[in-house]
Amino acid sequence: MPVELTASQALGLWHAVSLEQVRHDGRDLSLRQLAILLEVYLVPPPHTVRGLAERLGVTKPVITRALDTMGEQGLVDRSRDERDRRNVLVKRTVDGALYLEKLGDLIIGRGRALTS
Amino acid sequence: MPVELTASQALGLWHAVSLEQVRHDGRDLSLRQLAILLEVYLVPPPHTVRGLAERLGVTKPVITRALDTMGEQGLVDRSRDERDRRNVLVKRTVDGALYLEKLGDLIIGRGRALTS
DNA sequence: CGATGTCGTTACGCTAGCGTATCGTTGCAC
DNA sequence: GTGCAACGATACGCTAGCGTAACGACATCG
Repeated sequence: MPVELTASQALGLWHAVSLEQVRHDGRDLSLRQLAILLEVYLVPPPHTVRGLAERLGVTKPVITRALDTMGEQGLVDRSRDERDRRNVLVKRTVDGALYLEKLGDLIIGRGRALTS
Repeated sequence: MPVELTASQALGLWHAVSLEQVRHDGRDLSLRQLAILLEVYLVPPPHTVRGLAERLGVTKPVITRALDTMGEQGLVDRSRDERDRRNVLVKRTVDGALYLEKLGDLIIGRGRALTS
């Protein structure tokens, strides 16, 4: 089942998902935060602050701040790398996995609704 | 060509697009701002502050502030409704259309790349 | 050892955005 | 006209996030 989108369908999908997310997500994650979250959960570990900063093309304090916020919300976890104690490893959480699972369901649902 | 996504593909698409957007968009629109922009461009006019607020489930000052910012960036325009001068009509701009066109292309491109 | 470099974090001043409450303007019904 | 409702914008105090520059902790290499 190929992912073939017209320009109109692509924007329509983004529209529907964004709208639903704004309406029903109290968290209101920024695009940067969401990108970090997806990176951590979809790309094999390890994930470091430095690595994430390079990947997103932002500075390190941006990552630290985002991890502060998302850590308080239980979406990610941080722990020292015992092999090199300068590093901090960003780890997944149950709540984070649940959050992205719901987002995935939302995208699929809205994508299906586009063709009906 | 149906829009059929697996859960993994859906999140992968969101991941790729978010990443690209964070890396190459100096604007860094919030999810709310993007939702407003898509609403204005994909739903037939007229668009009022009140209407957008109800549609997104947020308060009116949220919309006013978002329109301030996006107005400065040339993504949307505001003008008084001459038929009922209490209303403000949110209008599209060339720059805004261009911005969403590029976003659409990005989504399509990343969607296609998912299946290759 | 000490010197140097690399981590992630923090400090600083600043801007943007938030919610609540209120404001001035405009429409409308009486 | 006068009262009242609806519209969008503004004021207020506050939080979150920003970029730049520094910091302490740790590793590495001579």
